[in-house]
Amino acid sequence: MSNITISLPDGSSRELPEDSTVLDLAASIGSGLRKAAVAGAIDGREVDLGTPLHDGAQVAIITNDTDAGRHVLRHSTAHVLAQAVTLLFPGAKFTIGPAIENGFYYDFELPDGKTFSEEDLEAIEAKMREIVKENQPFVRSEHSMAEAKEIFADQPYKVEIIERVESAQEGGGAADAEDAGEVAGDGKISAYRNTDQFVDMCVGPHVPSTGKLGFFKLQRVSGAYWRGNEKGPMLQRIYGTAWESKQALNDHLHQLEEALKRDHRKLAVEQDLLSFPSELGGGLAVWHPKGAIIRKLMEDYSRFRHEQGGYEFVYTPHLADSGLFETSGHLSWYAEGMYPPMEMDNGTYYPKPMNCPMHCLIYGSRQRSYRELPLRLFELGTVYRYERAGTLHGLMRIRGFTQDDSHIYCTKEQLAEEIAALLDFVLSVLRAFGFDEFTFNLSTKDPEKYVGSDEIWDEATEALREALDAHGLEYAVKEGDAAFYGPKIDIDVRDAIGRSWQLSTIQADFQLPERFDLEYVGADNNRHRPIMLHRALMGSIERFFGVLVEHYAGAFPTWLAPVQVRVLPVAEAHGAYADEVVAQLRAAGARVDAAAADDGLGKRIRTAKMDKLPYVLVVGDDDMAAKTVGVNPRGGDVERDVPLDEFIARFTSEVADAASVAFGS
RNA sequence: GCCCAGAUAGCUCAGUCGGUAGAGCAACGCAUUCGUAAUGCGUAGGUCGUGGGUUCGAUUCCCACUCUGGGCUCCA
Repeated sequence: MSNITISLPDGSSRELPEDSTVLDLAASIGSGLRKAAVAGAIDGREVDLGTPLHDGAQVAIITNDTDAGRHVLRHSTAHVLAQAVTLLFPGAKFTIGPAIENGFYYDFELPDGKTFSEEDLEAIEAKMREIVKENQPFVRSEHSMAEAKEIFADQPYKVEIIERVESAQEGGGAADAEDAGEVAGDGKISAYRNTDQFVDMCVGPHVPSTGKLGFFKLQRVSGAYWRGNEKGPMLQRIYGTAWESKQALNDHLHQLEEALKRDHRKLAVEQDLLSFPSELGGGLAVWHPKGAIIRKLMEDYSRFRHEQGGYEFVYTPHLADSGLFETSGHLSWYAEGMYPPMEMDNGTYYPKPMNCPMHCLIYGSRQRSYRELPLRLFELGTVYRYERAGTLHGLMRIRGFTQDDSHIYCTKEQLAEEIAALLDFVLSVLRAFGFDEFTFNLSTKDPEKYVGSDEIWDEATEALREALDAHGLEYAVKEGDAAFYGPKIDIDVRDAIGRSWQLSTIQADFQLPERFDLEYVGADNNRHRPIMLHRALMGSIERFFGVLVEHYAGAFPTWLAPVQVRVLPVAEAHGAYADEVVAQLRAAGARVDAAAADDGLGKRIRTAKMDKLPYVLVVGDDDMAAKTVGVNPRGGDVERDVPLDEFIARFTSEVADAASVAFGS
C-alpha cells in the first residue's frame, strides 16, 4: 500500500497511507486537533472530515473555534433542530435552516397553520439534547434531481428548491444564492442523513456526528416569510445560538445580557431621559429635561461644528403642498412611507419625509453663480415618516425624527474635494462622541433602478472611491445598493461592546437638481446643472442619542452628563456649606445639584452612583472648616480634603478639554 | 402590514381555577444628623391598556382596537 503526500497551510507536508481521510490527517498531527476538527478544506473546497484525501492535495483542518468551524457547528445544529421539530410535530414541513452570525435558524411550516409557542422551545431543545446524546452520524449522499425529489416527496419546500435549481440549470443560469446553499454545484443534490427518519438536503460540510454538538441554546420563535416574500406563506422560524464550548456559549449569553442592560429604552426610563407615551401614538417620543439637556448639547455641538465648517443655516417648515413632493419625486417613489395627506381648502399637504426638496427651493429662489459654490445648506430638520407598525423600535426606528441634514450644491469639478473634506468632517464629529472604529461601505448603481447618465454615475462613484482611497480607508463595495438617484458612502461605527451601527451617510444626487431645474451661471457665462450631496452625520438625532446611551451604558461623559456633580452634606449642619459649593460650581458653569441629609450618606451615595453621575462631592465638618470637598468620582477612588478651588479648576479644565476635543478649538 | 408574545401602583414584578388586588423600590410624613453603594417606623398610591361581548358578577373567559417586545418584510 502506497502513501500519499498532503501539503498543509503552513507550507509543510505530510505522508499518510492511501485512503486516509481529513480526520486521519488531523489525528496524525495531534489528538487536540483531532478533537477540535469539525471539517476540512481540500484544495480550498470545504468537505466533511470523512472525505478521503488524494495525493498532492492542499488540506486545511477547520477547527471548531474558527468562524468557518462555528459555521459548520451551527449549520449542523440547525439540522438537529429540524429533526427535533419533525419528531415532536409530525407533519411539519421544513424549509431552510442556515447558520447566521452567532447562531442559526430554521424555518418550518406546521400542519393546520399551527404555530410555535415559547414553551415549545423547551421541549424542542430537550429533544435536541437527546439527539446529540444519541451521537447520530451525518451521512452524506449525492442524488440526481429525480432521486432527490423522490427522497423529499413529502417535503414540498425542498421539492420547490430542487425544481428551481433544476430549471435554473436547464436555463443555463446559476441557482440563486439561497438555493446554492442547499445543493451541490455539479447538478447533483447532496443530502445528509441522521436517521432512517430524518434526512435533509444540504451542501455541507457537517460534523461527523451529533455528539460533536451540544453547546447551543434556542432563543426565540418568530414568523418569517417563505423566501422573504411578503406575499408568500408565513413560516415559523426558530432562532438559536451554538458554540464550540460551554465557555464560548456563556460568553455570548453574557454579551447579550450586557446589551440588554444597556438597552436605551430601559435606561431612558431609569434615568428619566424621555418616554414614548401611548397617548402620543406609536414611534413618537417626548424628551424629559434630562434627556433634553443631552440632546441640546449634541445639537449645540453639531451647530458649532457646522458653523466652523462653512455651512449656512436654514429653517424649513414641517408641511408642504403635495406639488412639492410631486416635483421632488417623493410621492411617486415613497408615498407609502409618507404620513397620509391633509386636505385643506387650498390644496393637499403632507408632513415632510425629507428636508431636501425645501433646501432645493432655497437654492432655486434666485439665480446662483459658480462663485457661490459649494453652497452648503444645513438644518436640524424634523421629518415624519410612516414606518410600518411592526418596524418601530425605541429611538432606533421612529416616526418623527430630526436629521442633522445638509445639502451641498457644487460643480462636478468640486465633487471629489468636497467629498474628501466631508469624510474628515464626519469622522471628527463621530470621534467627539467616543467612537473611534469605523467601517465604510460604498454603494454603487443598481442597474435595474437608477436615473442619470452612466457617465455621471461613473464620475461620482469614482469621486467617492478616490476620497476613501485618499484617506487610506478600507471599505466594502456594495454593488447595486445605491439609491436610485446616486451612489453613496455609508459609515458604520463600532460601539463599546463591539456592535456596529450605521450612522452617517454621504450621497450624491443627480436627480433632484434636474427635477427642480437648479442651475448656476458658470465662469463661461453659461448655465450649468449643479450636483447635490445629501449628507447626515449623526443621521437621526434621536437614533444617535439612543446609540450614545447604549455606547456609554448611560454613563455619559462629563461634558454631556445631565447632572455633572452632586453635593452631599454629611449632616444637616453642613447644608449651608453644600449650598455654597453648589453655587460656586454653578457659577463655574457646572450642572450641579445637592441632596440634603434627609437620608443616610450611604444611601445618597448609592443613589448618585445608580444615577451614574460623574462626580459626587461629600462635605462635612473638616471641609467646612478648610473650604475643601471629598471627591468621589465615577469609576475612581475617593479623595478627601480637596480644596474646593482646586476641584473647580480640575472640573472646568476636564470639561474644557473634552470640549476642545469635541469642538476642535 | 404579517407571525408570536405581552400590557396589574411612578419602576420591577406577584396574584386572582370568574366574587373589583399584593410585595420590594420610588413618593410623602415622622423620628434619626450620619464621612463614601440601601437607618427605622408609618402614610398614600391601582375603574388590573381602551372599548365591546358572555355572565347574577369580568382585572381574570371571548372579540376588536391601542401600545410594547422578538422576528419577517420595509427603511428615500
